[in-house]
Amino acid sequence: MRIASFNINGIKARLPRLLEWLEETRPAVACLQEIKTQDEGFPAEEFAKIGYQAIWHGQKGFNGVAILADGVAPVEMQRGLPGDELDEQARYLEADVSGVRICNLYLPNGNPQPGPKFDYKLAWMDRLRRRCALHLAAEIPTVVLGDFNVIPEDRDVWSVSAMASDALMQPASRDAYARLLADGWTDAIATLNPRGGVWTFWDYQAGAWQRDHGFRIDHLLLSPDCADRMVAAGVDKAHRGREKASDHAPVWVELRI
DNA sequence: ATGTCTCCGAAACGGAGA
Repeated sequence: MRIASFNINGIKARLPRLLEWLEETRPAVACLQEIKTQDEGFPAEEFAKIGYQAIWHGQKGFNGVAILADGVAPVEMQRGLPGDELDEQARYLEADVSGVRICNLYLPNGNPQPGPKFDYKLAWMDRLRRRCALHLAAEIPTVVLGDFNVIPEDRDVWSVSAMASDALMQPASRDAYARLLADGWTDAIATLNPRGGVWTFWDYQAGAWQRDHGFRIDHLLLSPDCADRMVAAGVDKAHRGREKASDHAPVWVELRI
């Protein structure tokens, strides 16, 4: 069972590339971030035509997440991250698919830091940790995945100095990510690539893709039972190099059923 | 290299966000 995550940077602009990726790689579950559309604009029929059922949580212009499943309907368990009634940003969607709890997230970027956006990011990470801890306590087979906007370690970025002041690799961001992992989650790609050097994002600017100036911010976290069932994990890097590509590449993990 | 891409509103571009 392959479970994937893809920050598509606009579902309207990306639809042909997204459908192409789904048909070529055929993940059982595909979690999308930055759909950047209201609920009414979500192209559910286009996915139905190729056999995927979907749930989505949209927002005008920004953010927005969706969960697609091959041949089955995702059973929605949570819409929006709990813990702040005033937070209206569409960044979290949770569903059960074939006995696995899928927690799809688009974590706040947090730039510029310091500032209110960075404070929001750290508060959001605290709320995420609390939500995820419920699943661990209940021993629900769970995958927490998406665009975390956190570069976990120096080995996860092409240049530490170039990114030193960025919210994505501040000590506070990294500490919050490390605390989450320490609760019992396994970072799939990090576990299989302990020496680092794996990127999931390349900026559109300054020839970052051509120079391989990237970093790893899209993550797949596995509960203990899912970690035991991990067969492989990786990045669909070639899709970043296509025409009209997203600035992120898809990431995926394969679990033994 | 203030470099690029996507969205929106009202517009044939500029601002915001990343």
